[in-house]
Amino acid sequence: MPQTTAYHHGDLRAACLRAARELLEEDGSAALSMRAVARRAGVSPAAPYRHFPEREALVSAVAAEGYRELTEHLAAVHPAPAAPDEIAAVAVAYVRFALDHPALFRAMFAEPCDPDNEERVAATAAIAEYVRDIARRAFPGADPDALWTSVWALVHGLAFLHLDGKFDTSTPDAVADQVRTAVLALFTAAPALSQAADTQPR
Amino acid sequence: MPQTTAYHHGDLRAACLRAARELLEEDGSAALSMRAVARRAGVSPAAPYRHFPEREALVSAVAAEGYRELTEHLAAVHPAPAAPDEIAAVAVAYVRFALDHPALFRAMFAEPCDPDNEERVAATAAIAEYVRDIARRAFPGADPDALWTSVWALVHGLAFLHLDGKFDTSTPDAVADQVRTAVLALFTAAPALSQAADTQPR
DNA sequence: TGTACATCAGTGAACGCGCGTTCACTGATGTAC
DNA sequence: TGTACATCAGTGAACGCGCGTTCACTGATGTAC
Repeated sequence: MPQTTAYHHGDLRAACLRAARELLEEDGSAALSMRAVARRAGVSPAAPYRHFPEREALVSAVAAEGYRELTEHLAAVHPAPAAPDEIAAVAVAYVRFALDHPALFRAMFAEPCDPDNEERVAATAAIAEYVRDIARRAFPGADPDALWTSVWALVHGLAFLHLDGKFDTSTPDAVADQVRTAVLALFTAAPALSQAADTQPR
Repeated sequence: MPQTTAYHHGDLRAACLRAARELLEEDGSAALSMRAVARRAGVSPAAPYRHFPEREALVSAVAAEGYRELTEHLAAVHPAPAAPDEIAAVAVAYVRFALDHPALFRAMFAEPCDPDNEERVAATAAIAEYVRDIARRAFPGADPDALWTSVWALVHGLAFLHLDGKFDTSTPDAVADQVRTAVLALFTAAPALSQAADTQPR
């Protein structure tokens, strides 16, 4: 869009989100201010307020975008994983996403998500649904809630602990092996898991 | 220490840490500023600089304290857990700690930990050692690294997802059941896990 | 097709604020003699 | 035991800064006639 005039930006909302993402990647969440976003978008400090009524709205929008991208990223690896190997591959992609976009990933999970932000709620619901679907296919007939949460928690924990430097992240293969091993292990436990869920006192 | 004089505080370092913890619990990490800590400790803005050369040092000290408390909290449940039930109980305590001290827990894992801070490094090493010990006892003869990481990741992920409101946290029992079920499942998979670790390409 | 005007997306100056940190200082403490 | 003095832990004023947000405004856009 080179014919964009000087005055009307054309797509400032998208430009703000892009700027916010860059700031996040470059300097972490502390750098994500309305003014910095405006500066980077080449616009006056007040301009972003046309598109985001307050700072939190910007942050929520960034987080929602992150959730959508994560969902796409996982679905690109396999749209409907069912076999253990397929699910392990998706798990690896989840951790990979966290390591490739550390500040974004942290921002997504940093604060209790604002339940008033529809966009954000929708984006998190979408990824939860994708994960739940995996569990339904992987453990048919079992109580899905007891299972998908374990799988997600394991993967999410692996992502965070890698991010926090607790595990070896020197090579992609080291990360992938670690994640695959852990996830496959949980899978061999599936029968016991559903049994445990059944016998769990309600 | 009621005879503390007005001028010399007596134990300002501890008072700062206490104030920081309170601010964290009350208003989250954004509220944790040097000035706010000084105010709450009833002291001039510059006083805390006697004990913490910069803000990050305070934050690191708080995080280190959090790690130590978490370690104590787990050890109090069971100093040397080995049986699956015992380990599950420790896992429940881990998640409980996160839910009882949400802002502290987040602060502990929010930033890549400053490797220059000896106190913090020591505190994280201590908890890692405790977790690794559990794995050694629980899976004797297996490659401990492949196993303890899975257990820790699962528990850590459960903690974070509960904290982020992804799971039901309405009653302590709901949380405990969820955690116990997931952890016990991973345990029934232990033989497969060590097998996977053995056959993993080096 | 051309003009009037409402609407929209920006500008830029300004507000008040709390922050991290420094500085010269002062009051309390404890040690040497 | 009493005094001199070095050291330590505070004070309080000040610095410069970047922030979120508001406001009256202006330039561009697009629609009605």
